[in-house]
Amino acid sequence: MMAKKQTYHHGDLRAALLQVAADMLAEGGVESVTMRELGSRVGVSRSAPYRHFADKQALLVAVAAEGFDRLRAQLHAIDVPDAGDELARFQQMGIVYIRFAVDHPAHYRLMYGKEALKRDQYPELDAAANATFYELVDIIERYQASGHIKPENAEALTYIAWSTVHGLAALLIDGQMLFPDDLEALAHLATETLLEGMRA
Amino acid sequence: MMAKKQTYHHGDLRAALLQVAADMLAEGGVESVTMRELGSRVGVSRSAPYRHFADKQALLVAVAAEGFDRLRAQLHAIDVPDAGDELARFQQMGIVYIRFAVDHPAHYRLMYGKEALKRDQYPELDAAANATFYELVDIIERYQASGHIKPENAEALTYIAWSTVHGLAALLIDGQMLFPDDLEALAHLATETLLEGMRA
DNA sequence: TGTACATCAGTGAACGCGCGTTCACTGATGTAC
DNA sequence: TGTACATCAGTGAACGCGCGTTCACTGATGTAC
Repeated sequence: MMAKKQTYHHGDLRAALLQVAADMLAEGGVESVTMRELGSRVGVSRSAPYRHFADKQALLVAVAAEGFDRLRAQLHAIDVPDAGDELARFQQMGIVYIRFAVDHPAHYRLMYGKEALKRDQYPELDAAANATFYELVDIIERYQASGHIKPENAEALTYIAWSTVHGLAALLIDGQMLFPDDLEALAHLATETLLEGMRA
Repeated sequence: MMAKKQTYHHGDLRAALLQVAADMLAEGGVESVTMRELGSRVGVSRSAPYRHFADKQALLVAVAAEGFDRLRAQLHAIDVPDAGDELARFQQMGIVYIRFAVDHPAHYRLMYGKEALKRDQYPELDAAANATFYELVDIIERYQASGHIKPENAEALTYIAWSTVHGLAALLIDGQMLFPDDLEALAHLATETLLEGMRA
């Protein structure tokens, strides 16, 4: 373990707080994230976090926003063998999305839970969420633009595809649904089925 | 207002507690449900609820179970003009499900939130949830049995249909998605699209 | 380069609150004889 | 039908806890001259 230099000033406490808060979230859910424990885990006093976040809610909102940023980056980085294969991209989107939720269930719940209802009060969160949703919609629209879908189904496709992927993620992480034997195969079948029915 | 007879014994305190807890849930979300407020709203001492529920978690679990019971009853009561029209029943299922979520968002979140993870500890909740899911699966299987679906798609249909309907409900009540102009039309299109792609 | 000073990022003790829950109790009810 | 008694469903005061947050403070840093 590297010896961190012990300075009175932390250096980048804000980033460290976000990191540790995300760790706590992963370990014990949102209820286990307390400002007191957060401070002490980072090795700082209880009140230090308040130099960087107005209150606990602001911290949670920042953590949620950071989650959206990570998900957006993963969606944006999707690469498919054949760059023009918008169907493959579409399918990959579903897989990436669900993997994110399954890998970070508490973080995902935070992003879509009641903190999300405060988007109008927190422009930072709103922007991060919008950027992520834009990424989703962009992939869906690229598929539409490739001409395989009846134009009158375009809006419905967005609703349905997003709902399906979010619903599957939510049911899996809440333990209501057994993990499918083969997530990739299910994702492929789901997209093919859905798109088959809308084919132009 | 009818004068309730004021007896020392309440009569049916358990039912009253569940009712009022559901009201509080609807008004202020799960965080607004406290044992103290619950007692005083029902007009009873703080400790009285503990005669009927071991602790707060047991109360919340009972409220969640009751939500499943209500949803199951609504699903079971679905009636379609032509009794043999399994497609219509299938579509109506989606609508009933989403309406329930939109009408009782906090209750719905409780049912599918982390309380749900305690199903193994609470047989009553587990039974209520299973009975509801059985109702869903039953409707899906009736459609399958009517012979319109390729048999190898049967399992996937269950996953996808349930995910779509749950995801749409969740995104709507969490304010991430705008309410569609016409929920019925969307439900019809979604089911038709999905089923079209699986048609035998 | 050295010094005075403003500013910033921490400290740590404490406050106050609301909560879930307990406990000894008391009033009401049902039942055996 | 009346009475003794066990049982049950309430009371209300109190406990203790963990939490978010505040506040006066102090050490470190950067900057003007």
